[in-house]
Parts: sequence; C-alpha cells; structure tokens
Amino acid sequence: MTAHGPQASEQNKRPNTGAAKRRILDAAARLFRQRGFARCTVRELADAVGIQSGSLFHHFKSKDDILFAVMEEVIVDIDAALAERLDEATTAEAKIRALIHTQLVFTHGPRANATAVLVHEWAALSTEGQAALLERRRRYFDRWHAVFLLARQDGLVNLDPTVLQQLLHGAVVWTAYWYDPDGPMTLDELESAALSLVLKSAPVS
Amino acid sequence: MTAHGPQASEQNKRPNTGAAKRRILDAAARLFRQRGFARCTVRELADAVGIQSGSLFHHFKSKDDILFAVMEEVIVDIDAALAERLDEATTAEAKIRALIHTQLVFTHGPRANATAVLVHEWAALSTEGQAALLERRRRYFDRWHAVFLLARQDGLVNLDPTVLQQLLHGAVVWTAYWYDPDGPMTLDELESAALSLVLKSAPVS
DNA sequence: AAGCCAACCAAGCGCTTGCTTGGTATACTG
DNA sequence: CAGTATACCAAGCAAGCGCTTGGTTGGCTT
Repeated sequence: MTAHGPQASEQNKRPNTGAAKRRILDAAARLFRQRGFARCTVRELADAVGIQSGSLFHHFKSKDDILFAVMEEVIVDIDAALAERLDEATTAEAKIRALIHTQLVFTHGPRANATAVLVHEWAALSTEGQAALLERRRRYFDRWHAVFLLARQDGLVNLDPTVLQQLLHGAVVWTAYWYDPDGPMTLDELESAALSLVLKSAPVS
Repeated sequence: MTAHGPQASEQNKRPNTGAAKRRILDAAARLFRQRGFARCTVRELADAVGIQSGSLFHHFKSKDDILFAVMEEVIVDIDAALAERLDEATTAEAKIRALIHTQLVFTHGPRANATAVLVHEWAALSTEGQAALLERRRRYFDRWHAVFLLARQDGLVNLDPTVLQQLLHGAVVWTAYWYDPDGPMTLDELESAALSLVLKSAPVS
C-alpha cells in the first residue's frame, strides 16, 4: 500500500523528489485550516499523508517550518497572480476588479486552504517567520494601495484611498466565512458586487 | 454554561464573590486574543490573574468553559447593545449606521478582546458550545438582515441585501486588523466611511 | 556488483499540558 | 462556639505533545 521510493519520469534527475513534500503541504493546509495550527498534531498530519509522524521531519525540520512553507508558497503565488492581472488591466476600474478577482480566486479556489491559513494563523508564526514573509506581504498590499491612489486620481472613488482599500480588502477576505462557491451565486457575481461597493454610482454590468 | 455558585443579589452579602471570575474572564479575553486559545496555557492565565493554575478550576470546570464564558458574555452584550441602538434609529440609514456603530464599538472599545476572541476562536469552541451560542448569533445576524431588507425596500441600497450585509459586516469586522483607535482617524469617521460604502451615492456628512 | 542516499518505519524520550487531589486559612451562619 | 462553604495553594498525575534515534528498504549511480 505504501508506495515509496522514487519513480522514473521525464528528464528529471530526481523525478519524485518533492512529491511527498507536496502531499504534506496540501494536507497541512487543509488540516491547519480545519482544526487550527495548534490543535492539529503532527500525528494527525502524518496520518492524512499516510506516513509515520517521525517521517515528517525528514522533509521539514519542525512543525513550525511546515506552517511557514504553506504560508510562503501562497503569499508568493498570490502576489505573482495579482501582478499579472494588474499588468493586463488598463483602467483603474479594471485594476480594482483585478484586486478583487485575485483575492476571491485564492480565497475560494484550489488554494483556499493555504489562503485561509495565511490569514488565520499569522499569529502562530514565529517572529522570524513573520519577518521573513513581511516583505512579500508589504509588496502585495502596496499593489492594492497603488491602485486606489490611481482610482482616486481618476475620480473613480470618493473616499480616503487607504481606508477604502482596507474596507474592501476586509469585505473580500471575509467572504471565506459565508460565501459558498457551490451555492447559487457565482464568483463573478460576487466580484461584481464587491466592485460596485467601492464605485460611487450604480452597480456594474 | 457558567456555573452560578454563590448568589449575586442587590445587597450583596459576599461583596467579593464574582470578582475573581471577572478578573479571570478579562485576562482570558486578553490572552486568548494575543496568543490564541490553544497556545495560551492555564498557567499563563493563572499568572496573569495572580493565582495558581489549579485554582482556576475552582471557578470554571475546564479551560474550554472559560472560552465559552468569554464568548457567551460578549455575544449577549453585543446583541443587546445592537437591539437598543436599532430601537432608537428611525430611518433605514440610521439603522445601518447603528449596525456599523455597534460592531465598531465592540471591536475597538473596552470589549475589543472578547469580541476578537468571539470572531477568531469560534472553531476552538466545542460542538456543544457552538450549539449553545448559535441561537444568539443567529439573532444578531437576523437584526442585520432585517435592516438591509428595509434599506432595500426604501431604495437606499441597490445590491442584493444578503450579499451587501455580508460584505459590510466583513469590512467592519476586519477593521480589527488595521484600524488604530489611537491613530489620526476617529471611530466616528470610520463609521461614516463604512456607511458611505453601502449607500449608493455621495459620502455622508 | 558495490556503494550511496533519500525515504521511510518503529520505538520512545523529555517535556508540557489540562486537570485533580488533599489540605489550609478565612469568613459567614445557626 | 462548632459547622459549613468559599477561595485558594502546593504538589503532582496521566496523557499527549513535538521531535529524535537507530535501523531497513530499494532505486540510482558508478
């Protein structure tokens, strides 16, 4: 049952290296979200992956390190995804939509677990871990801020850009607690609803 | 279920009864918020109160019970505070303002710690604990919903009431993570900013 | 074929955890 | 005054925790 040992694959010299790590990270994101980091034990996590608890420490040097890895991965990816979307957006309105879209996709898409962990378990990270991720975090929010400065210049919004940015970010992040992607409302509809919140006038499309 | 122990009455025969409990609950709210429920130990909590860890269990039957008591107290109080504010508000706009105001005051006022614990540590509560608080929670959100149904009828807002309610609630709750009551922006200004978010047209006073 | 090394298991160590126990000081009550 | 209940302390227990250790396996390289 326990298929172990590397397998042959394309040109990769170490084809299976990292596959176990991947499964650990996915299970960790799911369990850390469901049960909380502190309440999730390494034995639980190992069971979910299908290995012994001690074997986890062959891939990560500590439980804290697993949390860090989960968070680092998602924070890097969401920042990259946002950067790409913003590049493709030309108008200020399209850029605000890109902000909302990216956050919503990460919050409710395939990366939902890791995203929730990033939001929820920040305080569980060690001081050094927080410091190591802070620059990425800042970069992500700088993008938000730049968009709202632009939108304000264009007269698209009529509140203090910083406040508006934070209120919108909260509204979107909070959807994790009530919005059901399998329910009647589509993500696109939710995106439009959030967008129309921050624009002065009538709702969009 | 908070044990009652000695009777508290008008002319309190045991003036100090309940004082220890009060200090435990306050310290617990603070520590559970700062460190998280799971990472905060009963020894830590006892130290903060100035008693031995074992003595905590004279007042509460378990650590879980302390969490429950913190949450129950704040959920009852915030619902009562909201009900009172809503009664005093006549127009739909004034009622929306009451929603925002109450949530903001609890999030940033003297009850900030317990409110943050209620939001953040819900998953740490036992199944029975959640069930026991669910009715109060529902009542609170029913008040939100009724206000937004009214606002929609009055043509004050132009989005689906349920979605708008959730988005606003998220925006306001999230202020816990960025708004500084000691900073340049007053709570009233923040309240107005949040209100103008959900109203269709120009910002309010 | 021999050697290497990543990937795993089985066992368990040292420590911390929530909580219990037995006892004491103090205060109120009949 | 004895009787009773409260509020606490000092000590420690059983369980569970993160993590370490020593050993085995099997594919890959040379």
